[in-house]
Amino acid sequence: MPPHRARRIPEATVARLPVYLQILVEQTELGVESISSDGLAELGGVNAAKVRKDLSYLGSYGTRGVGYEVDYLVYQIRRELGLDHDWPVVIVGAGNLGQALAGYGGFNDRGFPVAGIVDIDDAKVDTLVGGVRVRPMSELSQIVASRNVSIGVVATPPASAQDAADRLVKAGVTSILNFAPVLLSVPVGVTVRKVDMAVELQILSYHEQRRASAAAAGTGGQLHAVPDEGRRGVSA
Amino acid sequence: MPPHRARRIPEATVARLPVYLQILVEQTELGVESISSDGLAELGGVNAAKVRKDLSYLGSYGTRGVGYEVDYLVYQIRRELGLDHDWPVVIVGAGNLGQALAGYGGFNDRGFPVAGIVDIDDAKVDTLVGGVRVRPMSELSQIVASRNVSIGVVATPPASAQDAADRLVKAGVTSILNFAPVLLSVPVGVTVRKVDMAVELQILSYHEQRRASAAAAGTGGQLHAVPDEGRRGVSA
DNA sequence: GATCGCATGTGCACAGATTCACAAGCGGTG
DNA sequence: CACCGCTTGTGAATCTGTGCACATGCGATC
Repeated sequence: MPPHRARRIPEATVARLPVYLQILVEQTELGVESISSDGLAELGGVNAAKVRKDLSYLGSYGTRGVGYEVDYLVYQIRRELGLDHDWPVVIVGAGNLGQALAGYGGFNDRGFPVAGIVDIDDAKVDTLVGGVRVRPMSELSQIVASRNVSIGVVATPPASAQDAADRLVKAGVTSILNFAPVLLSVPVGVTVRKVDMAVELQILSYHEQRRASAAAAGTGGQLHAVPDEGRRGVSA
Repeated sequence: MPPHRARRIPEATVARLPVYLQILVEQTELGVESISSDGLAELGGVNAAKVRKDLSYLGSYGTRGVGYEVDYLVYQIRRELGLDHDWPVVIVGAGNLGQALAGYGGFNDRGFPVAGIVDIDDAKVDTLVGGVRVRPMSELSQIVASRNVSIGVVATPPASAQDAADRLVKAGVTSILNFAPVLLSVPVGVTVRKVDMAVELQILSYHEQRRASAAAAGTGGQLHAVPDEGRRGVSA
């Protein structure tokens, strides 16, 4: 077993590691072999101390006076995130969003090949989206079992989302990415993350609204606290 | 001016208000007229005290011993989030994702009509997606100006995302929802939110990974800290 | 091999968010 | 009109995350 397994990494850090990873991979492709916490912070739009603290949870993989070796860091982050192998995903719902997700190369490229896409509507079955043929809902379990899928994506209308989640769980999936604007109820031991685009827009709306009423109130000066860099707005 | 404007609402609360709003609107449709912090907490998957504190930032709109009047709360949250009027959005990029977003009814339904979708690739111009005709990039400014758009959505490949953002800003947009996996650099005063689906999957991967290695290490018992309810997993 | 510059790793103080626990106060009941 | 049950609203304690500031230690240079 590796030196110190089982250290718990703060959620906030876990959420940033993929971002660092992305940047590091890009740097590798640009031929960069070494990077400092400052450099990484700049590219990631965060504070350098935060980068160092985040990376320190993985272990002491930097060299004082020098920086981090990009390749090695990529390897370590990948290992920590469990990205040293692919995680096939199954998509439930072949509507607009499901189709876009299946067709979106970004999944495949980043280690999440689409093992299958299923829909409860037989009219959609057998149509081809993003190189994957839509299968009937009845084949869900079989897809999960045969391709060893542990991550499911819910891309159904809100009303069917809970049903989709139930079927995924029954089929053996233990992590769910939910795009439907509803709270999924799942057994303990199953991880759910929710992405709700309307919520994101509403948060932006709040900031717009605020800006507008501040302007109306005649606030002459700075509309927002000035962040680190010159060019960079509120990241709300 | 209303009683106490200009109170600052914590970001964490702002991110939850849309969720409460969604639930409250559903409850209205079910004919529910009054709801307690407990009830709302249950439906939203959060702690009741948090609900009360969140709502208290809006003002004292509840009735002790009774709860909150659903209609009135909807009205207040809408007002606070700036959802008392529509916010037309413009989408840059008519690829898979852009098309799905344009076709996704959820935007329109929730106060964010698609004012236009533009693409830099002339081959895509004039095709019809989700009832909206794709326009050339050159018309971006005109769309923003004429429809009074302040929110832009970046749905381009990563390499073009910064360019898209620059054009949006130049056209007068002050909030951007970015789906490209890159850090956008924008002037101070422009708000950016990033949604990266691969990042979400990678976070799930981390939890899967953890589960797997915990199991391998022979952890007999509970895999995760038990959350509030029986049925409900890690919400990571 | 001693010295110096530089970037990491971390102790510490601060800020923000969450949760507890309870006083305040509304509405119904006798 | 006094009492009681119930739920809000909020002070205070706690937990989590952030960022500063500096000691630590590596590598290059002389």
